[in-house]
This record gives sequence, structure tokens and C-alpha cells, in this order.
Amino acid sequence: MKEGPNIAGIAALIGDPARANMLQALMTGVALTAGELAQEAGVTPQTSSFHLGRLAEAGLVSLRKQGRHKYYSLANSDVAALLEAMSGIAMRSGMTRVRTGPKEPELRRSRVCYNHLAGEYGVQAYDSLLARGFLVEDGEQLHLTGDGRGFLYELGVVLPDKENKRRPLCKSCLDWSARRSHLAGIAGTALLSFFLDQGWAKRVDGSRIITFSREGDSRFHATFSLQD
Amino acid sequence: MKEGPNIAGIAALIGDPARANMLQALMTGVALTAGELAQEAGVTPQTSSFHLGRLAEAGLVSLRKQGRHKYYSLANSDVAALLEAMSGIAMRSGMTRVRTGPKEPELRRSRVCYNHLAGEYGVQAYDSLLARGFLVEDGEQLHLTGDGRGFLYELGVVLPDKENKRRPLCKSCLDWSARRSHLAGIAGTALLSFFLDQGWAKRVDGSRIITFSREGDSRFHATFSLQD
DNA sequence: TGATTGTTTCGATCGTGATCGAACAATCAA
DNA sequence: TTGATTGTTCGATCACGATCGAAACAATCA
Repeated sequence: MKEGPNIAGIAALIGDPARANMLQALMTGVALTAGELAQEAGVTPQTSSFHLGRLAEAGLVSLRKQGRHKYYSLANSDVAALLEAMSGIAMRSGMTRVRTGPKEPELRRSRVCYNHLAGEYGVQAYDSLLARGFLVEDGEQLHLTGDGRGFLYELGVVLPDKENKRRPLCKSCLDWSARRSHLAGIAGTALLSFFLDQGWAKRVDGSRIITFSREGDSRFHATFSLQD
Repeated sequence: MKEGPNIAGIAALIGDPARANMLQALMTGVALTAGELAQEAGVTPQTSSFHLGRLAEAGLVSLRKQGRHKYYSLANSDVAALLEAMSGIAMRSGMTRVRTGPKEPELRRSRVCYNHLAGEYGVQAYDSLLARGFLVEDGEQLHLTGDGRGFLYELGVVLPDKENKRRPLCKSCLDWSARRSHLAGIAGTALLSFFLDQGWAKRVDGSRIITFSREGDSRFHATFSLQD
């Protein structure tokens, strides 16, 4: 009836509880099979298949066939950002789930956002990099400075030598719990991998939660101090 | 699987076509009445009321009562940002719908708002009166100064000698097209009557549109100049 | 004061879409 | 080949929520 993009279609897609559960499960960044997603959503495989078909058709998820499995994942980081933004609105609207689970504090502290670190830890890392001039905001864009690249190199974070055209090196992503930015993009992914590889932190199975070990925690705070 | 905010609730809210139309209409930043939103969404006022109640309850829109109208607007910029992000996703999905609204420019320029002038002209008159100290904002209230009363008297606008208790002399009214205030109340009505009586402007039958004549237009701009 | 316009409440209807059972297709392991 | 696992298609069912008519309520107008 009106001009402009049809946001109702997208929103209605996300608006179904089963599909929303699937999408939130995929926010872990892990590719899941149709069956696993069915279990996550609490529906039968038939229903899951139906929903996944619609999500894929709308370009919200992408799939990869492998043997007799189909691995689904979020289509791109824009979708992840949208879901994060929506989480923020839902939080502030008081539309939390019936019961705020015991896991929630942990989620606020540190969690996976698609493929990078979010939560208080993610925000702190972002702020620290910014305060020390390793990261520079340029309007919508975000750039890693030469010093920043050196810093990450010294730390041991592996970054590709050449820029990728399709996926930016650095990108800011809005945090639903902190309402602040955290680091996304290739560097964000690399940073999370670094934390996991070095044993600073671990993933909690079937959840977006990231737990830092005692030593990892102190190293993290030493590395990403806020006061220079 | 069940932790975190309930995004399905928010998404389902936006996912209804009628509500999505309303929200997109509010994306202009303009506050609209429940009736206008009903027309925008292509539903009856009853349905509109139902939807607006739910949107307000969820904190997506805020409302401001003004007389027998209720002006709705987006609750905050976060909601706008969410809709923006969703539009982007919808665009990529190829979920667009094409159609344009033709008649609007005239309405935006100048029109009747019950009994006073609204639109760009109404906003300009309001701003001019305010800038020259003829009108003073006092919180929610609005007062005509002695100078202001003299100015209108010199111009030839007829105002009642004594204050009316039931209806205020001056009142600010939120503008449909400009999201700015314009002059309502007895003085607003008197001003519009003045324009019509003097032949500066005419009403268009069966419409809220007000058309200024060439001479009326120049006189209006001379009378309500913005630079002192 | 009654008349008019804007908004809401209530009740009933009705269509859309989620859901699952059952059958089918594809893959893997013997 | 056979049987087991995984995923999809089809059809039927069913519940939820959007919608509107009627009527009440609220605020102005005349």
C-alpha cells in the first residue's frame, strides 16, 4: 500500500517463535543441521524444514549441504546485527522472556555474536582499542591504524595481509546488553579465535556464553586496560 | 535455547502489515493521529486503535494527547534505527513494493488543522512570532505578549478582549508535515480567519489544503519574515 | 444544550499460517 | 541388496490474532 521496502515480511519471518529460536541459536555462529535446529526451536523436523525453507528463501540464512546433512548458518553479519538490535529493543521494552534465566548475567558479561565477542568484554576491548588510537571511527566506517595492526601482531592475533573487498577488516556492532559498540569484522573474528586458541576463554556448549578462565580474565584486562 | 530477550515478540509486532505501515509512516519523524495512522495503514479506526495500543505497550511508539486527538510518534531513535536496519535487509531480499503518494506536497505546504493554519506556512508564522518576542513558550503553556497583542491588532487580527477560560488564547500544536509546532488556540483560529477574510488564501473544497494567492503569499512572507 | 468528530471497548467472524502425521527421497553403513 | 538415519513434501487440522460492526466514551463545536 505504501512505498519502500516491505519490512513486514522480514519482521513476520522473525516474529514466529520457532524461527526466532532458530535464528538466536545460529547467533552462536555455529552452523547447525536442520535436526539440531528443530530441537533448538522445540518443533518437529517437518516444521523445522518448513521454517528453514522460508528463512533461506528470504536470504536470512544460508545453507551448505554436506552428505545427508544440511548445515544452516546466518546469511551474513547484517542479519546478526539486526538480531542484536532487536534484542536491545526487546530488553528495553521489558519484553524479556517469561523468566529471566540464571544464565543472563553470564550472557551480559561475554558472549558470541555470530563470530565475534560481545557483552561487557567485547565493549571493553573495543573501548580500549579506540582509546589507545589502535582503532579509529570514521563515520560509519571503522579503521585499524598502523599502530593497531602492530599491537595485534605483537599480541599474536592473525590477520590476513591484504584487505578483503567483500568483508571489512573492522566493523562496529551494536551490543544489546550494553548499548555500546563492539568489534566485528575480520579483526573481531580473529580476536575471538585468539582468545579461544590461547585458552583465555572457552565456549559453553549449545549457548552463546563465553567463559574466561581466571588467568585469561586477568590477561584480558591487562591487555585491554581502559586507563592508559 | 530460551535465554536472552524475546525478539519474537517485537518482531511479530512489526510483522503485521498494518502495524508495519504505521511504523513506516512514523519513520518520517512526524507525529500522526490515530485516525491518520488508520488511513495510512488502510484499516478502520478500531483496528488502528488496537494496534497502537499494542505498539505503545511494547514501547515502540509514544503518544501525546492533544485535545481529542492522540499524536503518535516513534518512541526513540533506537526504534527508528531498527526499522532502518530492517529496511536494509528487506531491500536485499528483494522484498520491495512500489508505489508513490502524489497529492502530498500541497498538504505539506499549507493546510487547515481543525481551525488554524498548519504546514510550512503555519510553522513559519509560529517561528516568526516566537523569534520576535510576540509569543513566549512557558513549558507546556504558550503566552501572547503585550507586543504580540499589539502586533496582531495593528495587522487587523480580531481577538476577544477578555480571556476565555474554556479555550486558551494561544496553544502550540504539533505539525503533521514539519514535526514542529504551529499556533493553535483562539489566536490561531483568528489568524487563519484573517488570511481567508483578507483574500490572502483560500480553502480547497473537500480538502484540508489551503492555497495562497500570489499577492497573499508575498504579504505573508513580508509579515512573518524569519530574519528580524 | 445537542451535534459532530476522534478514539476506544466489546463481541463475533474469519483467514492465515504453524503444526504434525504420514509418505517419500536421499544418503550412509553394513 | 537391506535397513537406518536425515531431511523434505503433502495434506489436514487447528488455534491465534487481525479485522470490522455496533456502541460507548471523550472532547470539542455551534
